[in-house]
Amino acid sequence: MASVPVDVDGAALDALRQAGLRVTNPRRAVLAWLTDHPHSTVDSIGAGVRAQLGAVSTQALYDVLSACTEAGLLRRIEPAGHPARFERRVGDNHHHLVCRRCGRAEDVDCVVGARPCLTPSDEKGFAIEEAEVVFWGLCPDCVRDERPEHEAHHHKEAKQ
Amino acid sequence: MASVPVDVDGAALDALRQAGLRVTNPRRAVLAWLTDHPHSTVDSIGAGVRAQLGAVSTQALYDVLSACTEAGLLRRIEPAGHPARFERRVGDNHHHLVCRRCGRAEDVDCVVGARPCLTPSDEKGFAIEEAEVVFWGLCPDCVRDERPEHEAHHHKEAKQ
DNA sequence: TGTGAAGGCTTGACTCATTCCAGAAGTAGG
DNA sequence: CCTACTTCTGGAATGAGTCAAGCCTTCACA
Repeated sequence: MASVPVDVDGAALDALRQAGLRVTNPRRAVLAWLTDHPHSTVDSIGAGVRAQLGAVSTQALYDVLSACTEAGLLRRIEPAGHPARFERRVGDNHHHLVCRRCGRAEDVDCVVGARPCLTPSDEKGFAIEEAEVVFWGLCPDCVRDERPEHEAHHHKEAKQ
Repeated sequence: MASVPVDVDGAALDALRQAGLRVTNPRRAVLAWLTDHPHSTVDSIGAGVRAQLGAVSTQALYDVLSACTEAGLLRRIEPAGHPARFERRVGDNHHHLVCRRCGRAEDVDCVVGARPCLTPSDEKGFAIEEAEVVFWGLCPDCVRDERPEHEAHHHKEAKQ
């Protein structure tokens, strides 16, 4: 199945090649999926990719994601208590809104100006590379479900 | 063993009682340990506590830590890719310096003013509760080990 | 257009931090 | 001193991610 190669933007293909990575169907499909569905978890990326390609091993997904992350094609975000999410928006250091309950993430542009938008007062000898900002809260859907009346059914973790 | 009760500050005892939690030796010992060793992992807290009290089950540690965290006596920090760490400094929203390599954490005072020291430009319908800032980098020890000459032996995760 | 070797994929076992479980024993505090 | 709350033993399960060995594909070069 899926003899037709996955359609993904040329920029992605060039970036793969420039990084010395081969252009394979799993890689094309992962990048294509993340173009349309930023902040996806490995699970939902897997679902999306398999819908196009048929069987793809979980290991392959992890391999693709970590190769692309190391090559700077993807950014991985790891909200505490939730599985990792990936996005193609790299290079600018934007931040994220994350839902405590379901893990859903949204982009937020940098709050205080440009690139290293924050600097600690005392670095304690650390060689600092990056300031990560996460705004924790509840997403609109989970706010609605927080009403105490029917607290029985919690939400399942939103996967994509 | 350990018939002598653990010595911990009165504030901790009061806080326990106010939260409706009983004052037990494991709880005292965990709080005492965290007073002297902020940002400890469960493992290192266990080691410290057991040195004073003798045997304490891992389960009890997790119970104590989650009860105290829920009661607002402790704050849990979960740096991506590292086991959780706990600290007694709660209520002010200070931030953390975290070592990418070994997970060591240090406090950083709030960078841009007071309490909700940051506000996103667009909240996308989220009910935001907190802004978390993490400065990622390498701690002094791990900076030293980064020299490419002898890259064979990585560090073990620093537990306390 | 063919080919081979590096690089990528598959399979399946495995780690690690954490949670859950359930009954029994212990103890803090009214 | 009673009882509800804690902790213990210890086992089992979870979810997310990693490791390892062998097969398959991509692509540079002929």
